[in-house]
Amino acid sequence: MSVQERKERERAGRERLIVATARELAEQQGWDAVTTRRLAERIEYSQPVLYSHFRGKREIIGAVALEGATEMATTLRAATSAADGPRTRVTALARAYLGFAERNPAVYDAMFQLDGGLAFADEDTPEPLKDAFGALLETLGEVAGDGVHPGLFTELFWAALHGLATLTRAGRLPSGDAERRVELLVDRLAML
Amino acid sequence: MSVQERKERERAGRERLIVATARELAEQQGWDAVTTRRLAERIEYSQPVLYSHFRGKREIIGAVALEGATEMATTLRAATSAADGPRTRVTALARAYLGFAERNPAVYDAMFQLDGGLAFADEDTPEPLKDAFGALLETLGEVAGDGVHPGLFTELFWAALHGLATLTRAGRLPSGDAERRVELLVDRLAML
DNA sequence: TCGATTGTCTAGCGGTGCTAGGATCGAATC
DNA sequence: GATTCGATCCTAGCACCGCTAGACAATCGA
Repeated sequence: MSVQERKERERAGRERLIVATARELAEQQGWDAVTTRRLAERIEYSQPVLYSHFRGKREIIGAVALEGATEMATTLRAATSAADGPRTRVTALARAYLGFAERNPAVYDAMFQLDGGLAFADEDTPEPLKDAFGALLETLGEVAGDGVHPGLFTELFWAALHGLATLTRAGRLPSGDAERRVELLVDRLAML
Repeated sequence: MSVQERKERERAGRERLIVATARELAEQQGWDAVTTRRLAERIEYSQPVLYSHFRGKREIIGAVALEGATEMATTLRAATSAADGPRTRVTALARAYLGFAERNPAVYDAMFQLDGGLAFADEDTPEPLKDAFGALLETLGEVAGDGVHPGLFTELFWAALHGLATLTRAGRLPSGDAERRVELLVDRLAML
């Protein structure tokens, strides 16, 4: 029995290696460079091994996305818990969100830009994604304002953050004014 | 001389055909289905002909994006000019923007999600893109509020719209509440 | 020790974007 | 009108992609 357990441990370890390597490669050279051949070479196995862990490249992207969602939730909660007062908290949340997207562009892409085969806004949405949204909701729900549904408000605020993150990174928005846009966003959207 | 002119006309016509066909194919089956082979087959020429008009697939996407930007600018101006009063105008603008993105998902992707090799937020940004932003600025500039730079405000509002458009279409936001999110966005961001 | 099972690899399929080089066609010249 | 010659277009092929069938070796249970 212990032999089987060891094998399962090794297998799980290799799966983590695949996901970590895919993420690393994507952050270094972009997702276009993450081909099954290169990925296989980096983990020092042949290509078909990848398919014994994942159905295909899409699922690998999905795995990176889930890992990213867990990290993002942690990052957001850490940022908000260190702030007191609604306004400071919301600003810290927004900065943390945009900072995460900027520091982990490939992970952010896996979560929101690429097709990782994940369900969203659905009952069978994976837990890490629901939790990341939950982290937003915890802080934003209390500044939604009277008569405004907290979930709806969070969705809008999130969309604004997402727009800022993607447009800034794609070079569509000048990056110098990022901080001023955040302040304006918090000032206007949040009811303080 | 007239022979040469005829040839140039034919050449220009074929170039328009390529762009229109690429757009059509992308709207019908998604950008993944727009391969150089399929595109060549549809226009009834061989693959290399595409490369005598464009450097590569990226430039074709870019051409669709520019065409889309011109259309979007027209759409936005038409929507706002039919509305009187700042509030009505801003709401009409937001609805028109999201409607355009919903009706032309492939074109919207070409403009903002895919790499069309276009410059942004730059001095050598193509005119149609600057003009589309200008169409936003015309309406949004007058509701930026005192002491807020109109351009900065427009960037923020645009980012929010972009976030709503992309997250909604990717299934990340429930599409039923779209209208309520627009109203909340206008209520909060615009200074009326 | 031997058969069965599991795990991994080599090789290859049909597809991609892109290009070199030859064929063809039409315009200009004699 | 025949002939040259340059522009135009196509066939064929490159290297790479995601993915998989089938051979092979290592390991396990009897």
